[in-house]
Amino acid sequence: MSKRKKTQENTIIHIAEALKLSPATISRALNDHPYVKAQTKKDVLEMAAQLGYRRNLMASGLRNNKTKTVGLIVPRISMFFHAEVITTIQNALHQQGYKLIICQSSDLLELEKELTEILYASRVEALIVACTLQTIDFSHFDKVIDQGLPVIFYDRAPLNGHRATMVVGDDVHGGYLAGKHLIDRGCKRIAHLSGHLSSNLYRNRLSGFRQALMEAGMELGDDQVLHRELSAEEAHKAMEFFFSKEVVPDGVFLANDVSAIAALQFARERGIPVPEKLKIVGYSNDPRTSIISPPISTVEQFPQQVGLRVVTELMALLKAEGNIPETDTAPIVIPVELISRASS
Amino acid sequence: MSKRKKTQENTIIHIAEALKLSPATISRALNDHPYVKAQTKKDVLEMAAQLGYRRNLMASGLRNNKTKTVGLIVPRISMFFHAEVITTIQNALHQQGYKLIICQSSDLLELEKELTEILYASRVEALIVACTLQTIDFSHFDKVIDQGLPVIFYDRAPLNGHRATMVVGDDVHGGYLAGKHLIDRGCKRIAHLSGHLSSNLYRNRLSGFRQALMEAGMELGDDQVLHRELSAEEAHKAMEFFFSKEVVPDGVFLANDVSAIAALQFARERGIPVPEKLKIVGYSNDPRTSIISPPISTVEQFPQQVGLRVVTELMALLKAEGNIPETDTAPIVIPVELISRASS
DNA sequence: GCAAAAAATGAAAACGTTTTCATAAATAAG
DNA sequence: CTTATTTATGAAAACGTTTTCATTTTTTGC
Repeated sequence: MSKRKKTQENTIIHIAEALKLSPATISRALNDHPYVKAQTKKDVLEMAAQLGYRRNLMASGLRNNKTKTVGLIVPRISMFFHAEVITTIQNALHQQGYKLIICQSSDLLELEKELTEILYASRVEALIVACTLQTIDFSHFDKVIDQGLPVIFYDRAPLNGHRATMVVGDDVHGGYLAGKHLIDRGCKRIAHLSGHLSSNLYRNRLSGFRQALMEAGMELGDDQVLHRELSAEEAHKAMEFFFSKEVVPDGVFLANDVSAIAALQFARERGIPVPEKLKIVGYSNDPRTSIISPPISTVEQFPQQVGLRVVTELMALLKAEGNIPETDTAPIVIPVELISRASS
Repeated sequence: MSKRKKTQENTIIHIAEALKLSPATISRALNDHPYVKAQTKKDVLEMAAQLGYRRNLMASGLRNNKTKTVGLIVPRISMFFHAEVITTIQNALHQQGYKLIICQSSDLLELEKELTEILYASRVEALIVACTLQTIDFSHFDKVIDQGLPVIFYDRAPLNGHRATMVVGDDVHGGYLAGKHLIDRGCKRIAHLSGHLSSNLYRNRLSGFRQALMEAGMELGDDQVLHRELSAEEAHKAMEFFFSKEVVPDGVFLANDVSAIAALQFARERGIPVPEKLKIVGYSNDPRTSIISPPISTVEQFPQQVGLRVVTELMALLKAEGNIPETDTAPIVIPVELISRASS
């Protein structure tokens, strides 16, 4: 390993010396300040390029108290929906000159609290959060909001409104579409595996689903709905429950795709033909739903649109400079669409 | 929206005033400098906590010319293997007080070049790269390495060695395992869908695969190997090609899981029973391989281990402070394992 | 051609931390 | 009890940028 050292950086002062101008003028030129002659700007830009000048973000950040960094807390980035949202957010923020620090809570409340603290301490200028499924109490976010940190929730958001901006999918309509679809396909008895109602996602999906059934004059009995952690194992057990009854369902709406896949596997094991004897609808349009056989109908949530909207809102908040809302605001709702496939 | 402003931050100077000490001592206490009395340290820490002090990273970064930020360029974060690696890297770096900026090249060479420039300009202290499949010329990385920026490649890396550190899976052995496994299962004629040989991944997987066949005294004819972009569409076409021949294969090794899935779907369409008439092995242990029916045998690459090793190497490089290696170094190889499933 | 206004530039302070150098206090050696 | 040594603290400069205020230069209106 050689001892070659990093080349010495050129600063604004070097440009100033080279052009016999003051650092102040250079700074203004680089920031496209109106009070600097067009020719001067041109000279400065040229010289900057020639010297390979890179603005020192630490210096400018220190001066105007900006980190140009946004924090993001997400259950896990490997979930397809989140990966897409994050990608979009990342790209959009980059265009605006912002960096994104991505943290994963692994759906653990305690870790989410800790990460909130850490990101706050890291001086992110805003926080984007898809919270854990156990997050009912939002006081750890209230704390940083009180300190003037803008927070935006997406996907998983506080149930009863919040001062923070929220960008969510239209889960009510998604649930409705799923229900309506199964009814249209001739299902007479539809079961629903939902998550815990502490989450806005599952509460809303259930509510839309229920409405679809009501409109069709169908009952939704207590034994037709289960609330479980939406893992493959739990979904399998839930299916066992539904099929342990006198009257078994001919359609099932699962509140996420992991459990829809598990439901399909359950049907395979039991030799229940899908879609002939059992129709299945999932939620999120996970890529796996399209490669399994039969491919599973599901609800598309348009993650890119969610991401873009989050960034739009974020930029607006950042412009508002620490003026935090006092009152709760209504969530911003992104439309969803049902994707009909062979499972129904 | 109220006009509530951010609360004014406490600085090292406020602590100094509160304790009637100098800012210098406070700084030293906070950095656990040996030349400060234990009692003083304790007082400072307490007062810092009491005042809710947060170190200003821009100020300290400016002073000692550190950003505590690492850049990462990856084809896309939604690929399972990469998502896992990134997660691990992110967590490990966080523990070391480093931030991670994640950028996606979408497997586009031009974008990769641009991102390299941008991250360099953003003053990241190091760069972690899984390059695009078209990256043959590494001069855009050489440029920043020459500037003293440590670069670590993982997974996809320069073919012929490089000054930069490389952490790669044992693709040769992975290919060998896949070939051996198919032979052990009784395959007599095994086809291989590979990517372009410009990538270390596919070159090595092919080489290991070929070795397994050789050891078994089997030929690998030219019409048994195709080099294609490993998308579902191309894989499908490749399978059509293999099955358009007089002698059709009874086993196929696909160099990634996307194409293995496509191969399975091809077999379904043609009514070729898997694994009876055709055995399939993929690569990467994508979660989809385990839910498709039959589940597909594949090669596990242990993304967490790759990620951890990357961070270990990275920290070592950062300690070395811009002393960049003059000579090429051998890649660090992470072992792989074959996962045997019903497709073979 | 001159005053007034506008445009362009410069000087210097400030952001919050770290660190060098100097100095003071405490301890050890004689 | 000195003197030398170690330990602990402080003063001040430095990091590179931005911005306020002051000043100079240019333009405009008459």
